[in-house]
Amino acid sequence: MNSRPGGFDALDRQIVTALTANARSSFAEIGAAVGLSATAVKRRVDRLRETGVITGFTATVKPSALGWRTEAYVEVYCEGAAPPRRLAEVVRNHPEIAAAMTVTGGADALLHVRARDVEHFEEVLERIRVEPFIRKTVSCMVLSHLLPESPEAGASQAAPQGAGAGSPGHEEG
Amino acid sequence: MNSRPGGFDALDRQIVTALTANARSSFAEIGAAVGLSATAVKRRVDRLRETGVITGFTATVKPSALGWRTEAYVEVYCEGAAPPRRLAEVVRNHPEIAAAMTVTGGADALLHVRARDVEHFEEVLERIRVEPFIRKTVSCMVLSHLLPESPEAGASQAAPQGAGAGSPGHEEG
DNA sequence: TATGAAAAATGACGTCT
DNA sequence: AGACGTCATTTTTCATA
Repeated sequence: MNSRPGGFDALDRQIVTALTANARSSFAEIGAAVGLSATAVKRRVDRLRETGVITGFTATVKPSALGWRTEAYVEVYCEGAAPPRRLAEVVRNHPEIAAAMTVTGGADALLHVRARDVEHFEEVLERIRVEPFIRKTVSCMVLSHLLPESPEAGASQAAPQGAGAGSPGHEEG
Repeated sequence: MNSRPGGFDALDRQIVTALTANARSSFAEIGAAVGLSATAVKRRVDRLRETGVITGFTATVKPSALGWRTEAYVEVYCEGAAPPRRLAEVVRNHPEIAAAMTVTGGADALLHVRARDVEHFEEVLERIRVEPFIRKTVSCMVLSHLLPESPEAGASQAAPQGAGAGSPGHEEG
């Protein structure tokens, strides 16, 4: 029923660009920029959302303001062949994992982890390494960002909340 | 300029959470959710933007819908000490770089690159490696995602063209 | 917190191709 | 049929108090 599943023309692209730059601009503003009426822009935006091109609108937040000040990338090495299915399941159980993907190279998967602080990160790491099929992990902490940060989810729940859920009772060098 | 301790309370956190979930929700809607009037919410949002907690609003787009189907992480090794300032400058000149940060470990920086296809990625890589202070790069291509993808911007500008529209020139002018 | 004017969003209807 | 534009109505924003 939806015409062409790939019908994505230059106008749509301009609209997406405008909304990516500022998700709160009005349809009239966008229309002025791309040469359409506000109504026409709205119709296209509605369609772009229905067809899944635009998946949502979010505020970009300085994560440190939310109390998430520690970030790392973790290479995961599995025993034998990496079972993506199983890995995906594990990954979903840890809200601190903002992104996870299988990759080429020595490692089987790469995780993007956000935590409140180093202790919290250590706890996440320990939780992950409990999985029997994970042979080893190699972490690389993010020191500073060279580009303005995009959301990358993960911090959506936003509750620094002191040490409540954070401090594990056990530590390890 | 950092969020003053105490200048960011539970209400602010709820507001930020709401805006992260949907950047286009009205102040009244947010107010209903957090227990404030629309006016009060607006004042807080204005302040959150002024203080840099909220850095902007953007549309989240499914990159594959835009025709960006290749993704990789690139470790950058620099000559001598890595000059973050210089690196940041370089990074900003390549729209395909969705994220970039300095990291611990052997590499000096980690880049998150999005490209249309492998050829486009190779071209980006060559562009980056032209920089004299970059000694070597180690890439790791993303094979598949284990979590629903988050925005991570990057596709904001360029035009991938040809996500499947078939015949161009029709549409309108 | 409330009020009211201005701006935006939304839906209906008509035109063009 | 599909896509656009104009207009009317409702909702939201925003500067008053």
